[in-house]
Formats: sequence, C-alpha cells, structure tokens
Amino acid sequence: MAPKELPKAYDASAVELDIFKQWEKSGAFDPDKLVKLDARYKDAAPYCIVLPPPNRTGTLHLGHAKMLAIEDLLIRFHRMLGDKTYWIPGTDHAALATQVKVEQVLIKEGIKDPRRELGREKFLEKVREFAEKSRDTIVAQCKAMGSSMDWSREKYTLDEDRNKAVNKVFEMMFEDGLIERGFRVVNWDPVFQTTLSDDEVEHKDTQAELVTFTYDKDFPIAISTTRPETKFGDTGVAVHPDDKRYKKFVGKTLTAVFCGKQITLKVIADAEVDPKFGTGALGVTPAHSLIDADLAERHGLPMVQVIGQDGKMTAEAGKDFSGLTTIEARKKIIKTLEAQGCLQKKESVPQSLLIAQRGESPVEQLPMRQWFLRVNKKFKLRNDTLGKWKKGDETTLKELMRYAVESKQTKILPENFEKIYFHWIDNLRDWCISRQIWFGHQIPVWYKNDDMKVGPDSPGADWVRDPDTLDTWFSSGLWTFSTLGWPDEKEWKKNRAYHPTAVLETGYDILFFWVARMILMSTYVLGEVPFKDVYLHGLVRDEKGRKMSKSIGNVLDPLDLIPKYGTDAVRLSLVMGTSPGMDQKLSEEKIKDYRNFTNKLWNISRYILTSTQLVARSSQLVPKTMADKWILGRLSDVQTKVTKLIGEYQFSQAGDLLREFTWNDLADWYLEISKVEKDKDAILNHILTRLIKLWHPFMPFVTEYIWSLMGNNDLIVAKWPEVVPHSKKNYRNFETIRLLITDIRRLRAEQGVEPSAFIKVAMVADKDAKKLIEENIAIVKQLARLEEIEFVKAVEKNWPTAVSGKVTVGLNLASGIDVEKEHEKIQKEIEALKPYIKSTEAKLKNKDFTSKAPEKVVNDMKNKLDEAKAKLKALEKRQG
RNA sequence: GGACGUUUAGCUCAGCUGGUUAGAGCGUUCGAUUCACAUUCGAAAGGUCGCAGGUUCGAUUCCUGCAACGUCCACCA
Repeated sequence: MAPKELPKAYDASAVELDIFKQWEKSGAFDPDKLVKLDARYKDAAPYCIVLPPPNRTGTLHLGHAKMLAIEDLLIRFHRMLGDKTYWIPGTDHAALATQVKVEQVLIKEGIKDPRRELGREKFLEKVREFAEKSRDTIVAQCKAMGSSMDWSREKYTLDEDRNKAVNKVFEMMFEDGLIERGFRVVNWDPVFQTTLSDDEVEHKDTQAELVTFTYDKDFPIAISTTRPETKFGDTGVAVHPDDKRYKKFVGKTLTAVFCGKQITLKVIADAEVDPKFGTGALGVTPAHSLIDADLAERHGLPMVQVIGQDGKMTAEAGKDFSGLTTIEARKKIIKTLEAQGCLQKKESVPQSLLIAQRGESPVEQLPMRQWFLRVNKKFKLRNDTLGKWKKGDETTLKELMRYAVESKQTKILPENFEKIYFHWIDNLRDWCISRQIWFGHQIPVWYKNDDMKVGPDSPGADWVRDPDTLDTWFSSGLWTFSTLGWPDEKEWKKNRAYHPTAVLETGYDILFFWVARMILMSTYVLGEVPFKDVYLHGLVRDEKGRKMSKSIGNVLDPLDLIPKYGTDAVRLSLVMGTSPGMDQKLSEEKIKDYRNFTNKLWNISRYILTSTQLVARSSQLVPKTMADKWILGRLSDVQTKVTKLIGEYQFSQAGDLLREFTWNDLADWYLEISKVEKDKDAILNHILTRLIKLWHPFMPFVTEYIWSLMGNNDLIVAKWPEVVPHSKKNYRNFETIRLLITDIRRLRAEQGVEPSAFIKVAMVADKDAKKLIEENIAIVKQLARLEEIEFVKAVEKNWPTAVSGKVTVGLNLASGIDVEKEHEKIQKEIEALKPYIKSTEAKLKNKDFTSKAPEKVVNDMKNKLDEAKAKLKALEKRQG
C-alpha cells in the first residue's frame, strides 16, 4: 500500500491475522530458527518461559489473556535484546475439572449417570474428545492474542512423554520412600466420589448447632459437638492434662450405649485440648476428623468408620441409623438424646464447613487406603542440590521447598508472597496424590495378592493395575523440565540450557497448587530450582471489583473484545495500570482508551510516513535546533528508563513513560514543531524507528504493521535500541519555551481570544531568556499563534499578563479587557506565592536543615526560592 | 484465631530505598473541525495523601495503634 493511501483509522482486524501468519512462517517463535533470521542469536543466552498450561475445560478468560500479554511482552523484549527465547506452549488435562465438566455436558445430553452407563473406556473417549476440542479453542485464542510461542513444540500434561516423566518420578519417589500407600484419614468428596488434597478443600463460614450431651444417661462426662452423627465412631474422650474436673478419669476405659450402640471410650489427657471450650472434654472420632486422627495416633486409639463413601451412615452406626444421610442421622440422634434426657445444651456457633473447591458439596473426612507423598520424611538426595546439599545427604522435601526461596534462588514477586509461601510450607501435611477419577495419569503400580510392583508396564498376567489416577498437580509439578524433554536423555541434554527457566508468570491463586509443587519436584528430581523469578499477577475483576462469573453475567470474553478493539488494545488494558499481586478492575471503557492510543500511534506513524522521505538508516543524524536536541534527549531518556523498568517487571510504569513520550512530547509538541521548522525527515524517521521498537513488546501487531510500511520486515527480531548518552541541558532549556507557549495559550483561553487569530504580545525578558526565545521564535509564534513579539521593559498595565520563569508576557488585545478581574487574578497569584516564599526562607535559615539535608536538596530549594522571588517581583511590578 | 494486602482528585491507579508548591488517564467545565488523528486538539477546575500518635531538620513515604474494605491460611471440637 502506498503511504498516501493509508486509512485514517487503524483497522486491527484487517491486518492482525496476516501479521501472525508472517511471524509463524518466519521462524521467530522457534529458538533454533532464530539464528537463520539474525546471526546474533548464534551463541545467545537462553531465555525460557513455560506457559502455565491452561486447563482443557473450555475456553480462555481474561486472566489467561493477561498472562499471555505479560509473557509475550517479556519474550518479545528478550528476543529483541538478542536472547535465544523459547516460550513453550501447552495445555493441562486438569483431571477432575475436565472430567466433571464432561460429565455435566453428558448429563445435559440425557445420559443420567455417564460413568456407569458408558464404562471407563467409553467415558474416557468422550473426555478425550472434549479435551481435544478445548485444546483447539485454546490454541486459537493464544494465537489471536499474538502469543509468540513455539507452536511446533506444543506439550500436553497427559501426552506420552509427560506420562514417562510422571512414571519415572513416581518410581524414584517410591524407591526413596517418599511415596507410600497408607490407610489414613483423607478428604473425601461424596459427590464426585474421589479424594481431594488439603488445598482442594475450602472453608466456608456457616452457623452450626453445637450440642452438649452425655453419650448415655450414666456416662460421667459431657461433651460438645456440631456433628453428633460421627459420635458412633468415638473411641476416646480427651481432656486437658491439668483439668482437675476430669483428672480422676484419665487412663480409664469407659463404656456407653450411644443411641443404641455400644461404644468403648478411653479417657486420654492431651495438651491440645482447650479446657475452656464447651465442657472441656472432647469426644475423639479418629475416623472422621484429621485432628482426632492425630490425637488417636498419639494415644493409640482405634478407628471406627461410621460414614461411608456415599456420605451415608455405615453399619457401625447401628441398625437404626445405618443408611441414613449424615443430616438425617444428626436430627434423629438429637431427638433420641433429648428423649433420653442426655441433652444438656443446644447453641448456635460459627463453624467453618469443609467444602470441595469446585461445587458446593461438603467434604467428609474418611479413613481410606490411598497413596501419599511424604513431605516430612528424610531421604537421601540423588543429586547435589541447591548448592547446599551434596548427593547422598539427607533432607526432607519441605526443607528443599523452603530453601529454594529462602536462598533467593527463586525470587517471588511481589515479595510479600514469600511469607505466605513459607507459612504454607510450615503447615504442609503429606500430600494425598491418588484420585478415584478416570481421567489422568494412572498410578503405575501393579498388585497380585499381597505383592506390589511399581512401574508402568505389567509384571505378568495375573497382576492388576491400580485403577486410581494421580492428582493433576503431580504432572503439572514436573512441567518446567518435563516439557524440556526429561527424562529422555537426548532431548533433555539438548534443552538443558533452558533450565532453570527464566521466570514463571502466573496468577497468585495457584501459588500453592502449582508454583510450590514445581519447586518441590524440580529440587527433588534435578537438585535445582524450576525458575529464577516468579511473577504473580492479580486477578482480573469487573469494573465494580467483582469476580467475573457467568452467573453475574459480567464476564468479558477476550474473543469478543479482540475484534472490537484490536488485540493490541486488549493487551495494553491488561498490562497498564496494574502491578504484581494486585487485582485489577477492568472495564470496556479502559480497553477503548487503549484502542484510541493504538490509533494515535498509527496516526503519528501515518503522518511521518506520508510527510517525510524515507531516510537511509545509515545517514548521519544531526540535530540542528534546540527542539531537535530536546526530543532526542527525551527519547534517549525514555529508552534508558523503559529498558530498565521492563527488566524489573515494571511494565505499567514502562508503558506510562512510553505513552507520555509518544502522545505528549512527540505528537503534541515535536510533530507540530516539525511543521514549522521543516527538514526533519532524518530525525523523524530516527524517532519513529525507535519508538516502534520500544512499543513492540506491548503492542506487537500495530508496530509490526507500521514497521512493514516503513519498508522493513521482521520487527519481531529487530534489535532493541541501544541507549545514546545525551546532555540534559539541551532539553531543560527547551522546557522554558514549552512553558512560555502554554502560558500564552492559557491567557488566550482566559480572554476568549479567537483560537485561530494571530495576536500581538509584549514580553519582558532578561538577556538569556530573550536569546532563547529568539532562537525559537518561529515555533513560539506558530504554536502560540502570535503575529508579533515585542520585547519591552514593562508590559502595559491593562494587558492580560502571565509570569513564567524569567519571562513576563502580556497580550495586546484590541478589545478591552476586564482590568479589575485581571488585577484580582494576579493578586491571588501573589497571595499564593508569599507563604511559600516565607516557609522556604524559614527552612533555609534552619541550621538543622541546611547541615543535615543533602546538598542537592538545599541547592534545589535555593533555586526554587530565587525563581519564586523573581516571579513575585514581576507580578508586583505588574500590579503597580 | 493467625497472617497478608489495600485506603492518594468524582472513577481507575502511579508515586521505588523519606527531600520541590503530590502526578497520569478517564470523567467534568470552557473553547476549537481545510491542512496525520474528533478513536482528535488547546485550556481549566478538582486532593488537609483513611484516622490518631511517634521517629526526623523534614513523613503520602518509616514505626506503633485504630478503623473500613479485601484476600489467604487455620486442628477450638
């Protein structure tokens, strides 16, 4: 397209698709092909990011879009800096989440109980089909966002290579005694019929009824509980060791008939019991409370399971209660106790109910035979680890996780999340890793009678495989190195340099689920951290700060926004005005603002392209005027700061600086100046070239398009502009001119002067100021719309006047002005100035201040005072 | 119960290790449409930096307490 024909408004949707295809074709996404594009990538430093793999549960939301925008920004920045960038794409099978989703879909389609009706293989077929479709959608969405990932090496948490990694790590951990099968109390989701890890269980504040009673009429100790139905499983009563009321019972074994069931209770003393709560005695239910299970273990109490996996009472509850739901049983028990006269008190208390993370179903704690990863167990390290331990040294997984962050080998941003991370680790319990769902990595263990063998392949004909699958986070934990080829020796060796990866960028909501588990896996398997930095972004919320959800109907879909405003605008709106770890309120209004900015950049480029001759890049750049020196100085300054800020993950600040330079300095001032001073082709091209590069990581599409219109190709691998030193003096001088022009414009607006009219002014200026103005006389005249500037000793009394710096300027208006009003206005300015001068003088007289404050601060203040005094003098002179 | 975060202009947010008379965008008000852009341009108004103490020559910035809002964690049954 010839530049003259460029459309007035940038049409993102008309160009984005082609640009993306061009990038893909160029090979810029592939670290091994980069060198073909530019030789500087030959021995370049590796820079690797793994994409937090989106769940294959449907489509991407704005949180994903934010993640993609930030990661692509980093990747593009580093690619331009000359790093060998490798951004690894992939998706997550998200075991339970996906299976549940598919089940819902199938139920909607009329299959009442999909798993039972279809059977494992057919059901899994449906899940895989759904997952495949999700994957296609996700990939398309990532591409629409402009993500420059290497699509030729896409990974999946459930593909064959990842399965090898999972099996291998399972075997290693089993061998080291870290993974073991055990009969323990676990979190059980009765709706989805599977175990859950502690992190998948949430607490919900509710009101519950706390009942106080004795097990039967003759029982000497009363206890309190919110869950009477579990009391069939009580095997002990715990009291505080110093509690005098119960001292005589401690160590004794009592019996009772609880609602028709004979139970045996050992009275134990444990410091964990709070003597002030309730009656000070606690009925211990080892099978249905993790806390009680701990107590029971300490005191050797047996476990009696009274609630089954279906959430109903078992035969252990006696024939009157077995088969009832827990709620039904609870009501009946209270009634029975009341009738027996055992009930002492009923009161409403706040209680935090355990519920499953997805869905609202309550979670039961049940004893079950499951697989556990032991985080507090000592084991012998297979590698030299984190520079602290040698191969063969003993430590625990918890220690590894803690030291990785403590030693700053992994830095978390924002820093306060480190505290939260440590707190989580310190309270971490063994991780239940087996799930009773079908979609996932099947546990690589085989059984034959009492024999057990670990490994993916069947040891023989009579052996049966464990039907359970692994917690989805087990495979996600390996993501940084499983995607780089581990455990395949050849692949891993090839990619070794990319690990530890540069940065993990993700939402703070999965710090524990994922970030911590990656640190666990990587330090255990490799002896090194998975990434050097963790950048945690905040959640994207609606304009009122609410979570986006389908039920509220406030969801903004990236796929709707992109065609409407352009990808660049969507990306900017997710990066600007945000800081790490802080939630962001996003409105469509904001996206529109950045669409406007995209268009501004487009028009700046359009103007330069259509009004200048393309200048060869090699041509010497000679700033001629003060304005030239000013804008180049500004550009240089912005380049330095933006480079530094992006390196520090301060994207919003970097973007703000760029925006200010682009819109304010360049468009509003320098381009207007260029219309007056002329002959700026070389300098304008120089600025545009750099500007487009600096913006590229933020808004890749429009910049790449402009780049092509400038007759170049592959901005994506262009060299990040190097910083040229500059003198600050030049542009400080020019600021004086800008200030003067703004003052005149304000005076004109105040006086209602016809904006297009050229008027006469008089100025009072000292020698230096006069020289400065004369040097820039054409600019001042044009931008302030002046017909004539007369330098005088004093401005006529009835002319509207402004004092800026050392210059006093007055408008010579043909029609009369409101002298009274003018006088008042200036008087007001004088009155505002006086207290400032007074307080500043006082500060400067204070010896404590002048002796203790840094010299620069004192000097700056002196200068300010001088300026203020000069201004006051000029104003007072004006008033007569 | 513990921990963390937030509180700055009508709205959304900057303000990094304390140092000018606290900034930006949006919105508002006034004005402008041949001449890159009305997805625009010029100008203006608008803040006792949540409250109370403390440290300091100096506090929006550091410390303590309080309040409101939010988040995470948690074995008071």
